[in-house]
Amino acid sequence: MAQNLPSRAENYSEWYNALVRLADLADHSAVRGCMIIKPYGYAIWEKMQRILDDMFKDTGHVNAYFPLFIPKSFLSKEAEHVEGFAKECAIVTHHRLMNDPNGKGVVVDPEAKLEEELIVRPTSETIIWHTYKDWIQSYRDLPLLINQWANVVRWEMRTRLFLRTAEFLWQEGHTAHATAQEAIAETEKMLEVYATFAEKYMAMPVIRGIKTPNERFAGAVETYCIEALMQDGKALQAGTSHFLGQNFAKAFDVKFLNAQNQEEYVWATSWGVSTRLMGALIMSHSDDNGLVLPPLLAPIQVVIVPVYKKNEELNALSDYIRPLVESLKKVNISVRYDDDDTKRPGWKFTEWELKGVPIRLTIGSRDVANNEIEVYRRDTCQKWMVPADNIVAYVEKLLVEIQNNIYQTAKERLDKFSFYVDSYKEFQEILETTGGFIYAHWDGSPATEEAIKEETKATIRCIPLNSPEEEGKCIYSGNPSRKRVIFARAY
RNA sequence: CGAGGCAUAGCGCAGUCCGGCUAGCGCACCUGCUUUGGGAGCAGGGGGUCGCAGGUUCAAAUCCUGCUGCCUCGACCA
Repeated sequence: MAQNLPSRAENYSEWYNALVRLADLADHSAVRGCMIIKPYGYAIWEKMQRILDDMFKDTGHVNAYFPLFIPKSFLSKEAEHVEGFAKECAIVTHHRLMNDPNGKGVVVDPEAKLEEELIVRPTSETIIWHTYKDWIQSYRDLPLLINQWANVVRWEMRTRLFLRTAEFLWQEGHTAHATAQEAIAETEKMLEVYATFAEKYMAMPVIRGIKTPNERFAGAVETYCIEALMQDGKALQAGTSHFLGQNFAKAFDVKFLNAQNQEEYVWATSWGVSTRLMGALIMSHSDDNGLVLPPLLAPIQVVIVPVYKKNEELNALSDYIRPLVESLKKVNISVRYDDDDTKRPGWKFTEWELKGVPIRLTIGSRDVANNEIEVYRRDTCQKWMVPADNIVAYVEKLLVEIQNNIYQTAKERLDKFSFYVDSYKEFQEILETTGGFIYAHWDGSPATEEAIKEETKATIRCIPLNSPEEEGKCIYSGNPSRKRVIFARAY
C-alpha cells in the first residue's frame, strides 16, 4: 500500500520519520534541529491549540504575550532554574551585521556588541515573574491566571521531528496565588485539563503522576505529568504542570499584602504542552499504512472520492456529491471532495490513508444508481456499502465510534504493556523484550534511580497519583518501599 | 562532543574506487491519446553552475587540500 513507508516492526524509528514526511506533517529545515511544520501538520496543531485554548479560558485563564528575549541576568536569579537550562540556551550577543571586509557576504559587526547579552527563552518563568512583581501588590490582584502561546528554543544535541526540536511551539501557563493550597489546586487542575485533552481529543490514554526529584522541572517544588505509552513500548511525557512554591516569587521579589495587611511571597504554578503532542498523536494510533487520526483532531474528517470514466460522468457525480458535501458541512463535519482529475481513485485511496483521514466515502455512477455509498474507516481499514439516504447521520455516528475505538485500542495496549514486577531480573527482561510501563517498588533514593538508569536506560516516569499504598521491597536495593512507581524507557 | 553516513533535476538514487566524448535512471512535471471501483499505459517533451572554495591535469561529479550543511546512532533533555 504505502510503498515508501517502512513497517513499524522493521524499524520503528524509520517508520516514524518517514511517516512524518510522507503524511506531509513536517520537514527538516536548513537549520539544524529546527523543523518546518507543513500546512497539514500545522492544521492538526491548530486544532489542538483551539481546543486547549478553550479549555484554558473555561478554567479562568487569559492569554498574553511576553518577549522572545530574556536578559541573561534574569536566568540566574533562580539557582536551580539556571542550573537546568544554562546548558541549552541560544544567546544573542550582537545586534548588527556588516559587509565582510574580505568581500564574502556579511559578518557580525564587532562594534555592535550588546551590553547585556540576551538569551532566547527556553521557557518564560524569569521574564514573567520579573513582570509579575509590578502587577501584584495585594491579595486582590490574585489569583493571576495567564497563559501564552509561544515558541521556545532549547539547544538540544539530538533532535527528532516533533519529539525533540531545537525550536518548538507550545503554550505556557503562569499563575500566581495567595496560598500554597490554591497553587497546588491549580497545578492539579491543569494536569487534569491536559489528561482530559489527551484522552478525549487525542484518544490517548495517559497516566497522571508526579515526577521524582531527579526528573522535576528546574525550579519547581513538585512536577506533575501525564505519561503516555507509544507503540514501541517507550514512554512519552505528554504534558507537565508544576507547583513552583515561592521559588520564583523569592527570586524576583514578588510579594503581596494579605487581608491582614501582612506581606507574603506569592505562590506560583506553570504548565505546558508542546508540539511534542504531535509526535505522541502520530505514535499512538498510526499503522503501517500511514497516519491514523482521531476524528476530533483530524483536519479532514471525511474525504469523498468519485469514481468515473468520462468527464461528463464526473460532472454528474459532482452534482450528486456537492449537496452531500454541504449537508456534511452543516453538521460541522470537515469534508474534502477530492475531484482532482489528474489522480486516479487508487492513488487517492492510498494517499488519504497515509494522511489518516478517518472516513472515506467512495461514490461512482453505479452507487448513485443503487442509491448507496461505499464507506471506508481508516482505523480498522474496513469498507462496506451503506444506503445513501441517511448518510450524514451515519457518518456522524461513525466518527464518534472511530474516536472511541481508537481510544479503546490504545487503552488496551496500555493495559497489556503495563507490568507489575518484583524482581530486577524480570524488570530487565521486560525492558529488553516488550518494553512498556513497569510498576515496581523503589526505595525513594535518587542514587538507586540513577543506578537503574545507568544499567537499563529506564527512568522513573512518574509516581502515579492513584497508586495504592503497598508494602514492598525496592527491586534494586531491597530496601523497604511503600509505593510502586512507573519505570520505562522514554523519548 | 564522540562514531558513522550523506550532499548530483522538485523528490529518491546510480555514476566517484579506476579522470575522458552529450552526466544517467525512477518518481514527479508538461503535451497528446487510451484509461479511471486499491498508487494506470504508450508516445513525445522540459528541467543540472554535480554542497562551497582552492589545487592537480590537455581534461574533474570522479584525484588532493580546506570548509560548510544535513541525517542516523550514542552521551544531555520537554
